Amino acid sequence: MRAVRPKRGEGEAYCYQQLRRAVLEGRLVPGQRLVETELARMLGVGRAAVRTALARLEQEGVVERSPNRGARVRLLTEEEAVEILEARAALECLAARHAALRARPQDVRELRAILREMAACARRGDSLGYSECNGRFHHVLVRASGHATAQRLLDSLWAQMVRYQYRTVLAPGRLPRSLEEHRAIVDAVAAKDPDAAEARMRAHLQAVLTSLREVARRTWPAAAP
Amino acid sequence: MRAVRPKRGEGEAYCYQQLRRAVLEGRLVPGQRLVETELARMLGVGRAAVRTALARLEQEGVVERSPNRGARVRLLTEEEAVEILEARAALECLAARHAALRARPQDVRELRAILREMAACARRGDSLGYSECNGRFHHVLVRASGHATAQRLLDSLWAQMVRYQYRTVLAPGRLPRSLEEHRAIVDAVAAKDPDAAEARMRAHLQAVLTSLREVARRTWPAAAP
DNA sequence: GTCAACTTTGTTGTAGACAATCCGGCCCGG
DNA sequence: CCGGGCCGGATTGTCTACAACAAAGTTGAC
Repeated sequence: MRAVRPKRGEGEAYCYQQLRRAVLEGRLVPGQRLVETELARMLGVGRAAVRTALARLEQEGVVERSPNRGARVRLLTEEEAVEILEARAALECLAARHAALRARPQDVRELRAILREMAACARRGDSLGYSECNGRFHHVLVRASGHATAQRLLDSLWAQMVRYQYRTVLAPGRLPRSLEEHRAIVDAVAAKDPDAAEARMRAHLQAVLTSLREVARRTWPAAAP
Repeated sequence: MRAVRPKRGEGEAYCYQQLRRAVLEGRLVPGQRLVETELARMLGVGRAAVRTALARLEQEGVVERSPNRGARVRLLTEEEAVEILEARAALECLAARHAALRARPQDVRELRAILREMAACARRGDSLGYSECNGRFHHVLVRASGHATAQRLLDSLWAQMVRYQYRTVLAPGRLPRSLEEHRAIVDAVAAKDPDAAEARMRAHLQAVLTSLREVARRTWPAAAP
């Protein structure tokens, strides 16, 4: 599972990253118990490092902990997923605006490269690959914005959302439109037009949100406590 | 400093809240070193509890830690303060929209009560009291929105901003206009008009942002590394 | 006098041990 | 058959001790 035992002073950060990745990649599924001793043994570190890492993940919203009862991977209700997507939308609009103002040519090139990859995935019907590109796209765009605060918040929101990400993209017929929306955003950024970038990002995430609500309504016709 | 020693299982949460409050109330100033042993003795808990609390505060952006060198209260540059305010604006607009849709009558009453307090502070020139009310106002509004995700993110942003909050409100001549902006927001919420609520919140925070930039430019004519 | 290497001091990072607490199964009376 | 109390295993919360490390101070040679 691990390559080398982390050096002194890196144990906690190592645990944090490994656990985070494990959740993002679906190796730790929502609801799953996270036993400190077990994780410590797996990662080759002490319980203290695991403990503080879990505390950070809790603060980030990836993990849930209750006193004396340990930690589990947080399980989202549909409402929470919608909320997170709404917050993401608000922040990514901000990021898109800044990206239009501050993106360097190489950022735009990278975005266009990802667009080409997305198009290729779309052609061969590879939804999973498309979803992965989609993640990279948004990540690169936010990074290009140079807005460290938005990036930090969005990273944490993204980490909570992954499980739902796949569903939304799989909504039937949305794939080509999604691709077009992404292209429009890049064009606005390349044209250094902050208003258009923000507006198009808003439109895009609005569509994703609608799609998520649709899929959710279809999946759980009348659930959510 | 403390009332009772926290019971088993509450140590970490207790530390977290106490340290957070200490930073928010200015008893721990930015840049100040946070020595684990010392805090543990002060709070009457073990070092482990302090340690995990510091990890959470780091994740929240309130403190900074570097390996083997301990933690300090995070010190913001002007640019970071602007970024945080921008993120706050994006999220509070979302919250204002939701508040307009979901606020209960008692929430509106509470907001109007705070408005009256603010007006009183403004009349007697009590900037500090006004600033405190301002904080309560935004907190209550966000709570009324029922948007747990936005609330969580905004709480953390707020915790990072406090040191700058006072300055912005002290900008000369802004106090009456600020009051009017708040009143306009409450009116929109009371009228259940989400578009107006969002727009007015945006206008308000835009004004605050401009004011912050102005004050910052005046204070450090050409600083910020 | 200056600079480098060494020592000292204070603090953090980690390991191990132990008690408190929770969860499950179990027994027993109704 | 069912509910309440009791016990055992598992897991967490906390404490103590100690090694690793950083920063400041000290020594000594040039």
